[in-house]
Amino acid sequence: MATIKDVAGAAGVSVATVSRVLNDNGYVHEETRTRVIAAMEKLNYYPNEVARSLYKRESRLIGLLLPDITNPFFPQLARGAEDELNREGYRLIFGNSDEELTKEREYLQTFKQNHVAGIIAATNYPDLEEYSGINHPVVFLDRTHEGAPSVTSDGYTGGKLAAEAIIHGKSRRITLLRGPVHLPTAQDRFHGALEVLKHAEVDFQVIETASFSFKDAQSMAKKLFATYPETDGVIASNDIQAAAVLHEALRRGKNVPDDIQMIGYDDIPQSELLFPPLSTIKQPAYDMGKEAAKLLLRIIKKQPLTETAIQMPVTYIRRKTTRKEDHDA
Amino acid sequence: MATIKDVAGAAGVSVATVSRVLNDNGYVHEETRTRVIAAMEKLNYYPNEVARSLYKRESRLIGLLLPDITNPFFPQLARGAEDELNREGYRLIFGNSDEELTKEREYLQTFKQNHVAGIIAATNYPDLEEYSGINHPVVFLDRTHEGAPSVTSDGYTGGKLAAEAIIHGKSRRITLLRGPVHLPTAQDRFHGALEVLKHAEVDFQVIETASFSFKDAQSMAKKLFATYPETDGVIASNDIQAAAVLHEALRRGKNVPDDIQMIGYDDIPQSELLFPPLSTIKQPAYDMGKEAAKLLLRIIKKQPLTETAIQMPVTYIRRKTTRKEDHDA
DNA sequence: TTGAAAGCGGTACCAC
DNA sequence: GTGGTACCGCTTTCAA
Repeated sequence: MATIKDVAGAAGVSVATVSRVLNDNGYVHEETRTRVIAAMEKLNYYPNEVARSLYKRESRLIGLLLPDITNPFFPQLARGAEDELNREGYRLIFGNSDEELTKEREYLQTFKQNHVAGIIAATNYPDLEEYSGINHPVVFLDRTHEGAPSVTSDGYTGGKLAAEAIIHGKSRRITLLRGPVHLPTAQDRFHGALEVLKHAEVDFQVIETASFSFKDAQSMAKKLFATYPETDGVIASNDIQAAAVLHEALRRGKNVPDDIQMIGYDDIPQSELLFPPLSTIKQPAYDMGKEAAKLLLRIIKKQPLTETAIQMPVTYIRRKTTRKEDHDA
Repeated sequence: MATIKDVAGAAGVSVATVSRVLNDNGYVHEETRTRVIAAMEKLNYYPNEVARSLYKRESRLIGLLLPDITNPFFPQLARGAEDELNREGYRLIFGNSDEELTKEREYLQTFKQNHVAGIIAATNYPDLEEYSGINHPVVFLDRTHEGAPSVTSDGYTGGKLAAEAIIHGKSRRITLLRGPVHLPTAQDRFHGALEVLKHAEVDFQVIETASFSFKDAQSMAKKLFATYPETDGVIASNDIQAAAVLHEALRRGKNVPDDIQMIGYDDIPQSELLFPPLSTIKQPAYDMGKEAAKLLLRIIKKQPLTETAIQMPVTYIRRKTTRKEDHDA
């Protein structure tokens, strides 16, 4: 691996000059520049990022903290962030926290130790002192924290849209699944849906659900139909849950959406693979990742910020598990 | 951020001594050690990884190159690798190549510039000179390259298992989907299945498929049923494809698996969410990632290698799109 | 058992 | 325009 010294030697100049052409700052004679560039190419030189980071006290690395990349909602977020960051030459150090405090702390620690330029955190612990006491820019993703920069989507409206879709499709005995109580995102959509149901002329009941895992959702679905066999509409807390409910409904020989409607939340890529394809509320995951990256980049470059808490719109995706909107309703 | 100098000052020793207790090498008096440790704690000191990497010419970072984290097969691989690497204190720099040469080169470049300790590459271009001319350890994942270290799964056997499952379930007019010709993994399973079909007393035909995308798979599925309406068994090249075929079959009012069987490949997490749950050949993705990490770690530590091209077993997962094996067959 | 000092590969200030 | 050099924070000889 050639170093800046090798290049300087080959070009017959000092390292300072090489550094100048490298960073394109300061004066350097056109002819010298040519010689230096030739030397760089001949030696196949590229600068050592580690040395750079040491001096600058800042690397071209961004820390990305996710709960679990294995959860189908997150790859999109990651992709969106990565694509945007790459355009500016930043790379990702990436970690899954599993929502465990210890892991989260460990990752934050290594992010700092590697002098990341910034952090994007989809965390459940935004109030950790590690965040407040940090001197790296942080953007929260899919979570908010007081005045801190963040990118989220409008869960309350999303919940309302979901409930409205089910009601317009004329379900009259609706089951609303409340997601994990400790997840603000789940509670936002829950409250949005609740609000609509309360003011509609329908029967409805709420089922508490502890987790988003498919396994738990499966047993929950069984219980749902056992307890409320007359349910003709289900508002799920996310798409995985909706899939489990869909499963159980089909297994029981129900016709979807004629006998029972259901709607998910998130619009993970798999939702359209289900049969029938799942109606759902789409969070623009890829764009959320992208926006978070953009926001972070602006903060890193100390550009003026117009808005610091970005909320993205959600949309109702009607596929085949809800009935056509009935305008006479 | 406290530096080693601050600690040295606070403990009344030189930086050399602090370094010694930090790395637990060389002689240091028990009492001195205690003093130094106390100082580190008081100052909340943790070493600057960048400075370390510069001197050592090696960081605690591992480059992970994936085609696309958004493809549901890869998050598992990533997770497996990460979990294993973490146990040894390594972190991941992570990039999606989209199977584009340029992106792949760019990532490899930054991996080197950041002095990664090693690279795990799920690449389609293992013969790139960037790999042969590299002085970082590389483990290929889901791909092989001559004698290079790699972790794959046994695709040929997988293909055979898939075909056998369909045949044992008594399909007699089988359609075999050939995956993208440029993907060795897809061709392995294809040839395995082909081998079995050739020696069985069944009718079968092959359909070429250009990509793994759901959209392409959808139109392919329509064509399949239009061209071969009498097909009573489909061997897909992966689960996404199988999902598309399943969709189309159900849309046409076919009963699965009574009228037609189908089997996928990979066992992505979503396959059991389908209705009916998809029978498939499982690649142990998480374990493959884990093995790749283990292998890489061994290479990094210059430990003796027993095997350098690890092939993991695949298994037939019978769910509801294949019929019970018929032992009279 | 400890410290001084030379690097690791860059950047940027200051002189010339 | 260009070069000399101190410095980023750490590790590792070498000498004491």
